[in-house]
Amino acid sequence: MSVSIQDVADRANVSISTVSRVLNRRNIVNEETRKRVESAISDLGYSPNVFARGLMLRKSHILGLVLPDLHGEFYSEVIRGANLRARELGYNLMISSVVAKDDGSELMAAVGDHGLVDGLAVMISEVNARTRATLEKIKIPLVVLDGDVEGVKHDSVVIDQRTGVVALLRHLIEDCQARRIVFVGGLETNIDTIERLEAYREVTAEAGLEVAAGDVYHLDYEYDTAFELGVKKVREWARRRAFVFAANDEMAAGIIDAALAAGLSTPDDLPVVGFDDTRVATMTRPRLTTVRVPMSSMGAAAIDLLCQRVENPKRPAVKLSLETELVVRESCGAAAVVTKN
Amino acid sequence: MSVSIQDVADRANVSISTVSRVLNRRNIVNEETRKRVESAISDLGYSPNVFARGLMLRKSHILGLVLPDLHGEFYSEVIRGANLRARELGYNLMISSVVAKDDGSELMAAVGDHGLVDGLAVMISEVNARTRATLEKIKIPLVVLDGDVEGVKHDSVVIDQRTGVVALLRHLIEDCQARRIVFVGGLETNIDTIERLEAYREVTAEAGLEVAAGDVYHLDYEYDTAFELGVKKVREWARRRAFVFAANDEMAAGIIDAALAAGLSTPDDLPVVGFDDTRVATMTRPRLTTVRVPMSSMGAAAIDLLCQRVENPKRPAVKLSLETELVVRESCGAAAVVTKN
DNA sequence: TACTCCAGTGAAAGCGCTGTCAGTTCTTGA
DNA sequence: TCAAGAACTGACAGCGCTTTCACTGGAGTA
Repeated sequence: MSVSIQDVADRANVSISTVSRVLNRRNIVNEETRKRVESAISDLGYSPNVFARGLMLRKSHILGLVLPDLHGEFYSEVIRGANLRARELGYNLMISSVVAKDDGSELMAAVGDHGLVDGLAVMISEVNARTRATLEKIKIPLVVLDGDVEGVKHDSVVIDQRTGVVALLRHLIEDCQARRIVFVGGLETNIDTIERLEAYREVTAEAGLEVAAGDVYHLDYEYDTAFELGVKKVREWARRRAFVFAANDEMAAGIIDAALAAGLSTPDDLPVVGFDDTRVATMTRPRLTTVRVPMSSMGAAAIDLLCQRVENPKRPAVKLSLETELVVRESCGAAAVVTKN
Repeated sequence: MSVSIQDVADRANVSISTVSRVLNRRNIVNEETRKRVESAISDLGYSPNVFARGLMLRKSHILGLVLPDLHGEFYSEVIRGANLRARELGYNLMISSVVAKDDGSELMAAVGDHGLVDGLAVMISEVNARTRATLEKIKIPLVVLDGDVEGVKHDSVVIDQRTGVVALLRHLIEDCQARRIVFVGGLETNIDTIERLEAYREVTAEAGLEVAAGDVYHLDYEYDTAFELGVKKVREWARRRAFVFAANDEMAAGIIDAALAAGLSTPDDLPVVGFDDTRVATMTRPRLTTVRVPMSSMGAAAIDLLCQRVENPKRPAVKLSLETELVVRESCGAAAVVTKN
């Protein structure tokens, strides 16, 4: 079938041990012998069988990346960053998504189990008992993206959302004279929403802003639902001179459009800001003031940590925090820093 | 270390052969024995070692997907479709991108070589001598996405762009009274651009429309460059009552914005249509009339073909053509079919 | 000269699995 | 009662590789 180490050995008149040695650059092989072997290898176009190698070495050089959903720019950028870095480091990337409403155990197992991958980077949007249980079973190097799972040993890469939210809201309060800020987030169980909401409460409290009972909404990060909510609420919000802080750009876009549909304009009647700085942030008119989240860096960082851990399993657990950046455009009403489209 | 087939055999008081048999559901194993083995398996949490298995079977159950670039919604949707289908079929998906200006040989080899993957789905935006040479070396099942490489045996999944372009342009000509249509495409070597341009020439010729020498532009599929071109050209186009057919939505958006910046409005002064029906198509104002390309279906179809070929290598080569769909919104000036945002 | 040492090499033992082949019972029919 | 299957099961030979261990011959040492 394919050319094996034995074929190379035969052609170079050495034993397979020697071929293996030149392959692994371990013990010193005689200069001359090595050259003979190397030319045999290239003549035959030989490359070692991954399975045989994996069987011996217990290493596949494959890293797994599990995402909650492959939809949207956010995930696609994470994949992109991860893929690039993995390749730089000589690893292959295996990707898997966890279907939204599945608890993910099975799929996680599909990638993480049976020793195929050397390490696993997992992004979980919602930590519940079942996901925790699944993660606990993983015995290979694990990096958790954008979250932290208690009781499970792992490295993690998080986004410093707090700082981003703080910068964003301070900008609204200090530079745009916001006196009331409405929060439109994702599901209450969503990890990002939780963090962003928490920071929102801190900042508003600290600044002495009133947050009425109805000022916090939980949607699903989609344009459509935000638009629908907007249709019902924009007039009221505008009347109360509220600013809208949407927990992602899609929802911010939905609300801007709802305002427009109601004959209101952003930012004059209803300033709106988003989060993530995805493609839509520059597609809305006015363009969104938002917080840039280093999506692809996140993927890359996860792979970095994973490799380090794979190659040095005893390194203590690391938690890497990635900085965000406030991007001021026009939707907040005070364009200070205008970035290029 | 990990639990092996031997451990299961010991615990169930059988030989490893029997365990292997129950695993592979081949020869009939005694009912009672089978149960004993099965409970031993679940007690021990055993799952067969992929490497050992791959070594014997010459099958990894891993499929490779190579894309020209992981950027953008188009690719991310392809990945999504492929991933979902692969999982449904019990395969794992390994992803790799080919860095834009690299010839791709190395990366393609990285995934396709050394027998790691059972099959390879490749999307190449530009077929040149080097990529062809690389593809010729691939001896495993191969599916080419959105293209066809002569002299290489492979299945392929293509998008029926011609029909899409025809429907789109006919709509402009017949329903919107277009008498002049400007074409803004990607690079001249880009495979999609070539096809779309060809169809464009056919339709305009057939309808007796004049295509001036300067009416065909080659950009790079990006918003920015289209915007720049638009800044220079929109007035002239508007004066000549031209319609703009941009070969993707991003460029269409760039041109609409350029028109707006020049004080012109779409569709009144300058109708613009796009292609792909990505997220931006509904973010522009007016929203884009465009052609929906079944991106995730493309990924799924590729995986389908790949599996079929992996499981039945002698099946004759197949070329699957995916239908596109005209989506009429407002940017063309004649909203007939208005789809939901 | 006899000894140790060492660089360089080969033989062979697995890694965990599948698949072939050869038993070993247990039926069954004559 | 016995041959001939049928129904199961186990022993074992690899798959292609790494790695240990043993061996060789020549250099260094006493």
